[in-house]
Amino acid sequence: MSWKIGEVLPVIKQNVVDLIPEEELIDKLKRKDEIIVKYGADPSRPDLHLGHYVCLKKLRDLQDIGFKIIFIVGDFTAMIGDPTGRSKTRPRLTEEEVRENSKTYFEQVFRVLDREKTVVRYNSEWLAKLTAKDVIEIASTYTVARMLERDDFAKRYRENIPISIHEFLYPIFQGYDSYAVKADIEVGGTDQVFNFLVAREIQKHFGQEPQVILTVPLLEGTDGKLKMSKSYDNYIGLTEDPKEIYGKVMSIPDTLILKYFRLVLYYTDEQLKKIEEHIKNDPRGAKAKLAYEIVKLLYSEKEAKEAEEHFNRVFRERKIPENIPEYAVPVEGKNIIEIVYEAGLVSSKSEARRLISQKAIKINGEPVTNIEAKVKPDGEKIIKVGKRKFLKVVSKNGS
RNA sequence: GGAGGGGUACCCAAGCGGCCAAAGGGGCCAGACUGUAAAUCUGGUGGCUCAGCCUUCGCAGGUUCGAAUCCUGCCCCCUCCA
Repeated sequence: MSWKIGEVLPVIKQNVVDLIPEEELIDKLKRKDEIIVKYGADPSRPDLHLGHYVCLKKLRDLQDIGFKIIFIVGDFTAMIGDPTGRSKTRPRLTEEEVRENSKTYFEQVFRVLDREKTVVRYNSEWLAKLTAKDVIEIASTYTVARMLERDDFAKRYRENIPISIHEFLYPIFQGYDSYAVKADIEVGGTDQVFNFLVAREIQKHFGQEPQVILTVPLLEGTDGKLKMSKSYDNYIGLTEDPKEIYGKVMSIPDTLILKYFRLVLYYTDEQLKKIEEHIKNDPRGAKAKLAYEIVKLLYSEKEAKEAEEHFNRVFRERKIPENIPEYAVPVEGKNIIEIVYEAGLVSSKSEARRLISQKAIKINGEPVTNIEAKVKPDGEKIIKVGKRKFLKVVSKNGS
């Protein structure tokens, strides 16, 4: 196979921040029939979100060009915990946790990648076999001073926040992964540049041609400030309920709308111009379109429509949604606090009391004022907690 | 190994014998408002059989009528010296 550089390069470079160094990539394309692309995933967080999607989409592009994608599950390195961007040492995972987490992983990954064309490897395959002697050799390729160039390490060191020795091993082992799979290209978020550069050193140390680094932008989460991450609780999960996805997209700040269109939906510059115009005239409408398109991307047109209708109904028109979970109450009635607590709408009974005092719990639109209030399953009764939680009261014996 | 500083709620951080379920900020939740789960304003934010009670200030003991605050031991972190 030979590559038509003029055709392939623009695809590779779309939505990419760094391509280091581009000349090496062109050189590889000229010389090599098989281009190996490495992507490493940390199974400590099995729920993938839109931030991962940006990366996976890039991998899919490369896969479609004909590059070979090697998907590395960092089951071994997960026991260290990636210190990237962290202000404190991560808790290390046990082997069982890692195994458990990787299970749910692929179902999500292969919504984007072609399962048939993706090679999956676990880095314990080679890392677990290393001897202490091997580790010393690998570790000797990098110095403490260079490790401390990494801005998160530098920051922690400057601020007297602990850094464990094993955290220095993370970039090194990740680099060794690149050597183990003979990576030509490694793809990841911009926060991975340091690790990817270490990999180049390690490959060179072992006499291998260094990989080319390709980074995609980090997507800010729903808070609009921090990168999307489960630990910041600002993420939109790929397998979340369509209604949740739609709602979460609607909650991003307006300033992020355009970026989402570009990075998640891959809109062209021309299309983006139109969106820009749309945002100016009707920001809410532009965001609604974004939410719709993202649900459509992850599910289908049908779910997107349903999610949109649900959102408009519940939040714009303030009506009750169509499908509400039911809760059975005995005919003699039951205390309102117990109902919302047992139905899982609040995390404690104290919280329920607080919400009642804030007029946040309503029955058929009427705020509950009495803590002692009993709810009987007569007639149509809908309990609403806050803005988005609903419960339909039904009789315990079924009626 | 020596000397000093420190561990407080989801996070940061005050408090240093009773008025401490613990200031302040962030986050989160709610109410009002609206363009929406945006922005802004206001309130709330350990639990419970809730005018009271129970559990929480690194862990385990102790002093005291009373401890986040004082004492002892242990664990952990940081700085400087070696």
